[in-house]
Amino acid sequence: MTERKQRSMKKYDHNRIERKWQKRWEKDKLYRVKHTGGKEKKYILDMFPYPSGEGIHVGHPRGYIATDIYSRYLRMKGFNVLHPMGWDAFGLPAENFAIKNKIHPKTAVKKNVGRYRKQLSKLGLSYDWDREINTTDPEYYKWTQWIFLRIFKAGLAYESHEPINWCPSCKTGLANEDLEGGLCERCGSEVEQRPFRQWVLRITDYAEELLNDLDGLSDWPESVKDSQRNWIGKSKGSEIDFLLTPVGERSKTAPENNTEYSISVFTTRPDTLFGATYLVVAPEHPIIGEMWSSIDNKTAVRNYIKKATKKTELQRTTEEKKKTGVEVKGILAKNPANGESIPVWVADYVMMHYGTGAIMAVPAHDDRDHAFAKEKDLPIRYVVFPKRIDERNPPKEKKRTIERKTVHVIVTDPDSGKTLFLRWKKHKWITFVVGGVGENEDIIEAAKREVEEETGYFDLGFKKITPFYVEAHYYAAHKNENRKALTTAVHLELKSHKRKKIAPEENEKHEIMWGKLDETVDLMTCAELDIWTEWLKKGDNMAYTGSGVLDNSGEFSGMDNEVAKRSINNKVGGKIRTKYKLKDWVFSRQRYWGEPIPLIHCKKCGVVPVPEDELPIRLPEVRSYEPTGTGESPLANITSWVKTKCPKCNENAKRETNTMPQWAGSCWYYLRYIDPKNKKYPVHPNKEKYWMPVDLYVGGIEHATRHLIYSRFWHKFLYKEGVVTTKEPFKALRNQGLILGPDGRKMSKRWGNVISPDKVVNDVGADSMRLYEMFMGPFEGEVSWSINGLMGTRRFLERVWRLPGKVSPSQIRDRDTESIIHKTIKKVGDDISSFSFNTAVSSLMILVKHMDSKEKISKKDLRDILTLLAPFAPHIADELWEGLGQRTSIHRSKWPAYDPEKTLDESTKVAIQINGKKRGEMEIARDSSKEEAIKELERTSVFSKWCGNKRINKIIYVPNRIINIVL
RNA sequence: GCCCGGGUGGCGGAAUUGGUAGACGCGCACGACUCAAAAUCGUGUGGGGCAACCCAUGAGAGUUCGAUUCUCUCCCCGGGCACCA
Repeated sequence: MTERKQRSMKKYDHNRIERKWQKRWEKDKLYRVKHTGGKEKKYILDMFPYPSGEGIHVGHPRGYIATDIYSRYLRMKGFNVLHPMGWDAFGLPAENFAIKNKIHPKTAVKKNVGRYRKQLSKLGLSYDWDREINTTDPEYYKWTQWIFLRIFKAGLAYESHEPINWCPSCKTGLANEDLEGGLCERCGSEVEQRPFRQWVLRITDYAEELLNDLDGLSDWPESVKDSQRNWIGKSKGSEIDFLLTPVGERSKTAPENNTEYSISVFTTRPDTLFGATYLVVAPEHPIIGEMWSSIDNKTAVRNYIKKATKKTELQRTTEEKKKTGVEVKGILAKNPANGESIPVWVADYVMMHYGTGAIMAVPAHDDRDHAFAKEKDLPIRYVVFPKRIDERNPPKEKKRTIERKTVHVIVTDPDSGKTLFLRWKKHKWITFVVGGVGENEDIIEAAKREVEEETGYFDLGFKKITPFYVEAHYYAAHKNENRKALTTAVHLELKSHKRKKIAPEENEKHEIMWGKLDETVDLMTCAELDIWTEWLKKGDNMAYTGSGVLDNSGEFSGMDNEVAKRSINNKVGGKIRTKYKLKDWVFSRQRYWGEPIPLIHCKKCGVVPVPEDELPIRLPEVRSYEPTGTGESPLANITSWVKTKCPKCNENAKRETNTMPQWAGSCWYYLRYIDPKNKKYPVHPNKEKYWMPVDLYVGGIEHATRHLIYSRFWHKFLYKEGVVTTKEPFKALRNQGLILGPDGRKMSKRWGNVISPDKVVNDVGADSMRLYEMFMGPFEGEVSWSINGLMGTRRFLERVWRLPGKVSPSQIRDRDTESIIHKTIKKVGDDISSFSFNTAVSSLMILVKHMDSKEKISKKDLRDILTLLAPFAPHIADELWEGLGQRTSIHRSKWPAYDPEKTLDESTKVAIQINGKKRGEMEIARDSSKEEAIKELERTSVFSKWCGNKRINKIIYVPNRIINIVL
């Protein structure tokens, strides 16, 4: 036996092979990358992990495996690939872990990082470990502080004493983004609003840019961009001033209190101003205090405000949707549009932190105002009316338009649940009972009259009537004129089936039809139908929030509501404003384990930045670092550290003792990988220019609105500062899906379903695991771990392992092998590029199975197969590659080229369809013409069977796919 | 409530974007090897029917010679936001 044959007969010992190659790659520095000219660059980045105490489970490296395959592929395609890894280790989890285990966070992080690195390196990931970074390393956070100073100097960091989200358990302030449904995202505690001193970053200054530039990110998942848009929450509207006048008993007795105030409200619907029937202010609104002396019902107002402000944000938004509020008696507001006096209410459905903290309530056109008005029995006035154009019967130009009042009657039968329709004989229409309303006629009476006239039913009970009309436009052919119908709908109920005789001419026009509403809707001719169905569903509790035509709005009546937005705003002197849901970023934490904020508080000079050459401001070594809960960081107790001199006046001063949030370090780490050891710059400009932007960024979807907004924000700032040359940091983004436990649940200690990669690697090898994780399903989807599935990819590699035994030097490629190899080269390359790893693996399996079915294969065949496999299963590929006598690693070889001609077969199977149904197939030459195909077709038995003596209408031929005979 | 995704065999999933539905893997069944089992290899595998055929991509309609793919209505699942004026 030859040496090679002996080898191939050996068992596939993954442990030996993987250890061997990991060592060799490290020794050869195979994955080190340099900033070299000539080659085109690619920057492939993973979201770096937060090394927790638990180590990783098999779900974590899913993304790392994908980027590794992608990077290896690109290297083989001749790109210069930057593919680094590092650690995000500041922040609460590490600190809480340290407190719990009574060790110093620094020690804990060191230990956890060591464990993570070991676990990851066993997977054969091709990182350039010379570029490893750690956010807790002073050499790294020096530059985090440096960037903060730039932000501070640019006026984008400010101190705030406003109440912020405070987690009583973590004992620190939190940003809005750190909450999950009003709870602390880390520990689940209910968050309180506490007025502690905080540092806040003006991310809202960048709201517009952060929003607009999303449009340019064409290679980001739409869902992530949507979340960010939603989070930024831009809305355009007007700020309109209302005059508040004291009118109550008190103002009569004490006229010195008769001061008028003006209050500004924010609305996106200035077109509905004439429908504003009351005004609502948030419980925290300062106007209450300012006008306190004019208020008649002080006790009620005080009590309400007390109760409302005591509720947490969570209670206010989720506890009960039922709206509460109290009228502020003694004060009236003046509607600037019509001069009408309207009441003022205080209610907690209005939030102080959005808009102006006060709204004009338009119950007719806003769902929330509507609910409140119903609750408190406040007037509802409709001012925007839906407009519909009958598409089947549109108005004609140059015809006169006649306005009519009409009614649509929806009659239901409570016994059968069916609805009454008319089927029109001449036009084949189906409608409700419809008819005109006389000049002075009551609409409900008109409705009853029409039903009786047209159908004979007269024993009718009134259910409800639409509180608004629909303006419908159509052409009335019989009168040769256009109609503008102001239509109201009335809902009547049948009390009995008794009918009167109806006039014969009515009988000629249409017949009665009872049907289920939702089944009949599709057949109906009715321009107003969508409104009526919504109204029937919601009952008369309906605010109309859509567009339409104004009425009851003075000189604006008849105007389109979109046009009216501007006109009414101008009339009342409103200011066009843009509002965002995004809030400024609460950037300080009252905890130990974070980057110290490099500022100094001087009694004389105020807040003074630490001079750049004094960076980094190191975290002091301490024994006790537990949070204080007083709103002060534990650093405040370390007097030796706090005490310093003011850099400006050299007087005694104090250091800022708050630290930065966990997200700070990850805002710019992708820049540091490019130039990790630079002492002069965060990143050298030349290197930044070469490597940025990141070409592909892969990580979990959970970072959609935090890390990815924060880092875009910092990046945009650094762009303005001239530190970076791109407006956006990440060109393409992919999110890996979760890997669930074998039981279909999220992997967690609690369920005991955590699969450790260490064990998998030990049992079946990293190559099998890598292959399996890519094969198990689409990259972005959720999938359960399956041992059997894993064994399937292991069996596949064992099949590959046996292939060298079939290599025969004299063998040349046969035609179908040639074709399948070229097909696979194309497919695997395309699939890696599009992140369709599951189908890439599948095509490799098909190829290997094909080769395995052959008696002998050529050396070149095997070399090609191994090259295609190399990015997925790098260890076994290099081992077999070496076995073929190759001296340099397979990972330095080139990705094979394919010949498009050779990916095609000589003949193809074409399906024969009769009237679109498959009835058989035939094999014909590839790219046969229609004539050739038909000639072949006529010879088939399928043809004679189905088309023997029938007339053929048409033959549709799709080359290489189908031929369809239409009889 | 609003905004995104999704619904395909027993399971994970394919399907050249309107052209032979179910690739590949798991599972299952049968067979080979074995004293036997495991492992391995091979064959089969959407459902119904002896068969010709019929039925099948959440449900219903529509467009089309032809629909998993396009359009409308509805149902269900997952995710994000949520009294944001």
